[in-house]
Amino acid sequence: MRIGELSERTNTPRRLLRYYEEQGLIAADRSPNGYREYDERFVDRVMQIRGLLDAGLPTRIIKQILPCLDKPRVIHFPDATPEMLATLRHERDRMNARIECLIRNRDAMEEYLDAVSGTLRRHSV
Amino acid sequence: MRIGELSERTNTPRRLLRYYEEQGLIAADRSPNGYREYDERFVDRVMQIRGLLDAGLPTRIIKQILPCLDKPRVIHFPDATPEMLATLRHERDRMNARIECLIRNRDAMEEYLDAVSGTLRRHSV
DNA sequence: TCGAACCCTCACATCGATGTGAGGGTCAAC
DNA sequence: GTTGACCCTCACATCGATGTGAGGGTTCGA
Repeated sequence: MRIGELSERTNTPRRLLRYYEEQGLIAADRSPNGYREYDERFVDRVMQIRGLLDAGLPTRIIKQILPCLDKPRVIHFPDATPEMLATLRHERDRMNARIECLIRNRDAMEEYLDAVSGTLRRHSV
Repeated sequence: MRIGELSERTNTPRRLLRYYEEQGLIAADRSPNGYREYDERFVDRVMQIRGLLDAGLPTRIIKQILPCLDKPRVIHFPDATPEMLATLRHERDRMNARIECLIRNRDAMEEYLDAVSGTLRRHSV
């Protein structure tokens, strides 16, 4: 598929798809005429990237961890340098901190929503 | 305490503490001489703000949800308008999406780290 | 063959979160 | 009463993610 379709299917402006490519997050083939050519796998890939960006990770980090998240990842074992593993562990820890923070605050919001709806019910009955 | 101490204890540049105040996330008292004056509760508050910012929430949203997260929150019931509750639910959903995305990717990283360390062990034995 | 709907590459603009520093007050200790 | 370590308020700079559009090629159907 070309960039327009990928853009629609991932709900992502073309501008950003080109930007992600420029940042090295995705690598599209080119048709003879120069158009970018994508296959199905890019749909998930782009959504994953967007999710991570939305969760606060910068493209620089996403670029580093993306290769480890591919499904048949056995192929990538050899290129695991010690520094890279350290980075990976460090980012995992940061993600855990983020997750904990989000869960704590989500639970507090939930609690608040529950309390308010309880109050409303009590008031309206 | 004054801004310098809060800055050290939260590991946050003074500049940002002033910025958070400007954005309406915290409201410091002022000493007669104009210095900002903080009490203990600001330490947690600032760390919570930083966590949420790091997790990808903009100050505008943080400002909206912070009041609901205070501990003796009973006081805040009356100001819960329907639009505000809708916003809150919407943000909770977004946070859930973020959490799921982070957990998925963290698990994949963990899996990769496990696999690599397993390989190394196998290779080194 | 013309126009619509794609695509391309720049390049400049915006926006939010930060960095940095100038210019200037407060206050305690020496 | 001067010095050093605080604090203040601007205000401009930077950085990453994104918006927008100019200028121009490709493809395809009317």
